[in-house]
Amino acid sequence: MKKKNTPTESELEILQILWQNGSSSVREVNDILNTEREVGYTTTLKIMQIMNDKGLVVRDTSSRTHIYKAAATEDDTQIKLLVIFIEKTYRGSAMRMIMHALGHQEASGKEIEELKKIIDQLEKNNK
Amino acid sequence: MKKKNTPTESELEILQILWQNGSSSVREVNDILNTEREVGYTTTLKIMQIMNDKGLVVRDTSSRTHIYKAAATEDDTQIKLLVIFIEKTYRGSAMRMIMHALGHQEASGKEIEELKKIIDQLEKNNK
DNA sequence: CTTAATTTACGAAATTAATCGTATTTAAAA
DNA sequence: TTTTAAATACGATTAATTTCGTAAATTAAG
Repeated sequence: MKKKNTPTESELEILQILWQNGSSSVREVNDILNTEREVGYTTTLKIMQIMNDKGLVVRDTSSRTHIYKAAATEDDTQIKLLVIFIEKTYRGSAMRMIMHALGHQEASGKEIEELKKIIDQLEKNNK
Repeated sequence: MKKKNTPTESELEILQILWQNGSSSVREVNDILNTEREVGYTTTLKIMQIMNDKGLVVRDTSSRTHIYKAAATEDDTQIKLLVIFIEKTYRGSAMRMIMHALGHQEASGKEIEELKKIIDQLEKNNK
């Protein structure tokens, strides 16, 4: 049986807070959310409980204030969502998506170096 | 006043059929959808009517069978969705997303040449 | 002209996500 | 110990999307 571990939009927002802040209570997450927009405490609580049911977060319930942390890394989650996005929006063509992204992108010298390195690597795999 | 012309998932699926098949009737779109999965005719009709209301498609109603076509190009739509995706999933960091995509990608010699060309261009803009 | 087939229009049910109110529990403070 | 404050649990509401049933309109066939 497979679980469809993909976060919804507000779940992703909460995951990002957990990745940036480390393990946090509902109160802490809700406070950070409220620096951007108004969200009720119980709304945040409810979403985090659902995320726990889905396995998107794990929580420590040993003390009264439960502490939540993201179950997967940001990288892994981003890659999972990226694959889905490419499938749906680019009909599976990652290269086409990459071209679009590069075409609309400024890049620093350092970033360009890194890109060149990755492309060299691709070239080697291709030969 | 700006309209938030971003297609939902099933709307995008229909747009892709219109981009690939050119202007089509509801019947034609529904037949193609049904090669993949079962969808009722009125379901497809309803979504296409909503798409018309949103301005995602334009239609010719001069004959009994209305003919629909996509209002925007596939490229423009993909780029619009890509920008939103990068913002939400990569907190605005397109480069990070590109690195992920390249890292999980095979590329043909031709594609690699194209990538190099784009990167040379980026380098020039950067100097 | 009448019937049958196909299409559009309309509205409502079903689903999923997001929101929050209220009740209950827990632990610290008085 | 009693009260108060803060947290969790639970259920209900709202909103957006997807789904489809039924009715009305249009065209083609008999």
